[in-house]
Amino acid sequence: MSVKQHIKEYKRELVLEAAAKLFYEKGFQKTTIDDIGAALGVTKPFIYTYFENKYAILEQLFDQSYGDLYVDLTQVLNDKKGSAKDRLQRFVALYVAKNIEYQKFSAIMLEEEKSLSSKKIGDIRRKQRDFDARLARLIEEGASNGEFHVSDPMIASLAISGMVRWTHRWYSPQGRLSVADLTRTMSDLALNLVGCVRA
Amino acid sequence: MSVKQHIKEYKRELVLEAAAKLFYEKGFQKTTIDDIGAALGVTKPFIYTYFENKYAILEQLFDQSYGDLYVDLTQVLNDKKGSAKDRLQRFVALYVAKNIEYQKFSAIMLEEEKSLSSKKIGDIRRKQRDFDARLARLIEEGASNGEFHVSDPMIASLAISGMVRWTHRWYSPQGRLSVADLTRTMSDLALNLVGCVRA
DNA sequence: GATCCAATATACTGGGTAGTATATTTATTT
DNA sequence: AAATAAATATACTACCCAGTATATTGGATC
Repeated sequence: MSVKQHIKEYKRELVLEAAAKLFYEKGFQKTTIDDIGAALGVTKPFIYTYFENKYAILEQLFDQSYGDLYVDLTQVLNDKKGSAKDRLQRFVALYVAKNIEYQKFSAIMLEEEKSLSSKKIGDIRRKQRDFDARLARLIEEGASNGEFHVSDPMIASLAISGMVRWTHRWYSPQGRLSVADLTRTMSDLALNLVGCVRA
Repeated sequence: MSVKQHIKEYKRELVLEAAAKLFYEKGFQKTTIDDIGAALGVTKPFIYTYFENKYAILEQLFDQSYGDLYVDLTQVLNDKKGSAKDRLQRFVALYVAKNIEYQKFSAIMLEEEKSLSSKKIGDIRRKQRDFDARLARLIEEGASNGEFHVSDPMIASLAISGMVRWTHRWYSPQGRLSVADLTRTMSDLALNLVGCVRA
């Protein structure tokens, strides 16, 4: 890739970053293209050279966030090495860490789903369901080999997703807990939740 | 109250109901006053006789939803009768049931918070924190008398809130589970989560 | 340093929507 | 049933903002 292309790519990233910050703070609908421009000391046509329209910015943000948040996680879920307990623990720890690291994006994905096209909403929900189903399978595995004691692995999966995804709403890096504290505590709670026999 | 006043009150309710449905389906910003009117077979000035502006509708919806969802729950939390286990079980069951019963409102409260004034956001968050703290106290009580085994009651409280509040996103009354099934399963999971010694 | 091209700004348009002033219908009172 | 009052519709205004056509600037090439 040429230097010029790199620079173009970089500017595009800057737009995305500024947009994410504003979408997080004020919401997608209340954020104007002028706002995004102002945040970068730039005007509207600048934005429109990198994105076809306002909606395209949001869509790219979702795609990127989904990648950042879920690709590694799915890998952990698919990895068949180790006990179900170890895998669940690792999974939840990573899930929490990612949710905190990408806090802004987690929030946007949660709160701005309705701003997407119905096609995109469908895509996202389908991926989400698939993801939840994989987690359920891991829990089921642990249940069938006696590591976990849980009556409904799917509900347990959704409960864990809920408790993890909620963290972005209350966790503050300035608070009494480090991210490491949080990931440890949350993965312990998840193991409790699935009735894991503890050491 | 006179018949006239009753009717006025009732019409106001109808506006709120139609608005809630639309806010749930399309979001607050994308819903126009004309949309709400059309849903009721009525025009804009009708709406404006009952609400000062669009924002007032949302605000009232939040106030009402908060009441419907949290007043009873706070009572259960404050009730000191019975073991911590029993109280937590009852609490979670009711919390889940309410979240399902008021699904639309739960969703709106979660997704449209940014559409509120910052004053109102502050109010809501304060109440929410208070609520979470009360739940944490119940968990702490159970931990100190040996019913529960949990290292950080506040985090456990937030985890439970998260797993419950997420239900509105995936539970469908048309699915394989009745509300009763769900409340039972979820309250069991919550007891697991706090490390409750089981029978 | 003149020419050209790309990047970005200025200035504009059009559509949509919140809110309102005025007209009309419907109900109430006498 | 005429007069009055209340409820609601029609028709309008004003503003905001996404998106664009045109102008300008600044850097690359000769």
